[in-house]
Amino acid sequence: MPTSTFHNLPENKQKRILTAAINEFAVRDYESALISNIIKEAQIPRGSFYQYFKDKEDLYRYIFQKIANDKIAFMSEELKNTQNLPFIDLISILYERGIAFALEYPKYIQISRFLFAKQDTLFDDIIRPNNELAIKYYQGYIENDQAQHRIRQDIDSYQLAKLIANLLMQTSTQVLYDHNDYDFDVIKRDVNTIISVLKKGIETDENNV
Amino acid sequence: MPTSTFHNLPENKQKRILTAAINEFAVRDYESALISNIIKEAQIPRGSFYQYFKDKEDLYRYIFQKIANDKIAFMSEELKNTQNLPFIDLISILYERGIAFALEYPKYIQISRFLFAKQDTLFDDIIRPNNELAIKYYQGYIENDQAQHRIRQDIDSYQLAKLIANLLMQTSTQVLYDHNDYDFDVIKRDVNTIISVLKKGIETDENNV
DNA sequence: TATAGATATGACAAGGTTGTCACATTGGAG
DNA sequence: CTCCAATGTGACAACCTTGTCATATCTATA
Repeated sequence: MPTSTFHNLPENKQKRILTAAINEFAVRDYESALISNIIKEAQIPRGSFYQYFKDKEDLYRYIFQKIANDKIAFMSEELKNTQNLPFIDLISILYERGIAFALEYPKYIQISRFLFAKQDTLFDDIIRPNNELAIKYYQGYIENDQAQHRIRQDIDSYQLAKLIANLLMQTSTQVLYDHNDYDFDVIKRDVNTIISVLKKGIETDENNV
Repeated sequence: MPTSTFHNLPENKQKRILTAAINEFAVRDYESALISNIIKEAQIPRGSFYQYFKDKEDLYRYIFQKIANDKIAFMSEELKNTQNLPFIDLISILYERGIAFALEYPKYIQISRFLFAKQDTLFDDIIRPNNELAIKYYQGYIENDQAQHRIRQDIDSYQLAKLIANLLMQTSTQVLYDHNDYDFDVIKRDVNTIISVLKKGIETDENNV
C-alpha cells in the first residue's frame, strides 16, 4: 500500500499519478510497464515516486484495489432489490451493467485483461478470490431457482455458476474488441442472443412459452 | 520469416531454438520476452540469432505459424466426416478436441492468451482473420440446421456463431487455470454442462426429449 | 590443397531502466 | 524569526538488452 505521504498529497496530484499509472498499465503488461513512463506522464520526479510507493507492485495492487472499489460502487446501485429475482433476470442485469462498466472504464478492462492473461501470483491474489465469491453467489441463486422449479434440476448448480461467471467475465472483456466503436445496440444484440440461449437452456420445461 | 540459413540448420538445432522461444513466449508477454533468454536457453551465440531471424517479431510470427499448423494437424483428423452432423454434435467434438489440444500444448495456449490480452497489430494480423473464418464456418452449420428445423429459427445465425466461437476459445483457454492438475474428468463435467445448456438452449421445441 | 561463399562468434557501443542518496525546500510550531 | 520534521529533487551507479561487425571457422569443389 502507498505510504502516508502519498495519502497526504493534494487530491489532484494523487489523481494525476493514478491516472498516469492507469494509462501505463492499460497499454503495457505489468511486467512491461515502466515506472519511467508513469513519472513522466504524472510529471513527478523519480525520487518522489519512491516516496509514495515501495515499487511497481505496490502501485499495481493499489490500482487494482481502486478498480474493485469503483466496480462495486458502479454495480451495487443496480443490485439493491434483486432478492427473489429469477436467476436469468439477475444475469440480464449483470450483463447490462457489466457492459456499461466496461464502456465507462475501458482502461480498467484492459488492465484486467493483462492480469487474466498471466497465470501468476498477482492473479491468484487479486482475481481468484473474487471470482470464487462470485461463483458462490450465483450458486445460491441457482439453487433457489431450482427449488422453485425455475431451473432444470439436472444441472449441477456449481457447474452452471462457473459457466455463468466465465461468460460474464468474458463478455465484458470481449465487448471492447468486437465493438471498438462502442455501438451499444450491436452489443445489446450480442447479449440478447446469449441470454436467449441461456434462458431456454436452463429453464425447466414447464416454463416453456 | 526466418532466413534460409535457419532452415538449413540441422533439425535438432532448429528444434532447440524453437523450444527455447516457445518457453520464453509462454512465460512472458511478447513485449517482455527477451531474446537474451532465448539464446541463453537455446545455447546459441547472440550473433547467430540475428543470422536466423530479423528480430523478435520475425521469430514470434514464425512461432505462431507453427502453432497454427500444429493445431490444424491436431484437429483435422477428427473433423473429416462431419458433413451433415448436427451442429451441437460438431461443437461437442470441437470442445473435446480443443481441450485435448490445450492439454497437449499448454504452452501454445499460454502464448495465445498473451496475444489475446493485447489489442494490437499482431493480434489483428494473426488471430482476427482466423477467428472470422471460424465464425463463418459455424454460421454455415447453424443455418443448415435451422433449415432442417434442428435449431431455433429465431436466433440469428451470426450471433450464435460468434457466441460459440467465443465459448470455444475461452474454454480451452480457461481449462488450464481451473485445472492445473489436468483432471480430465472434471474438465469433461464442465464441458458437459456447457453442451447441455447449449443444446437445450438452441434446439427447436420439436426436438425436446 | 587452395579458394570462395556460407556460417559462427562474441565483444561492444548505444540506449534505457531501476532504486538510492545527499542535498534543497517547505510549512508550521514555538 | 528560527528550527525541525516532512517532502521534494534529480544525478548517478549498477545493471541489462539490443543489434552490429570484424574476425574466425567451415565446407564443398576444382
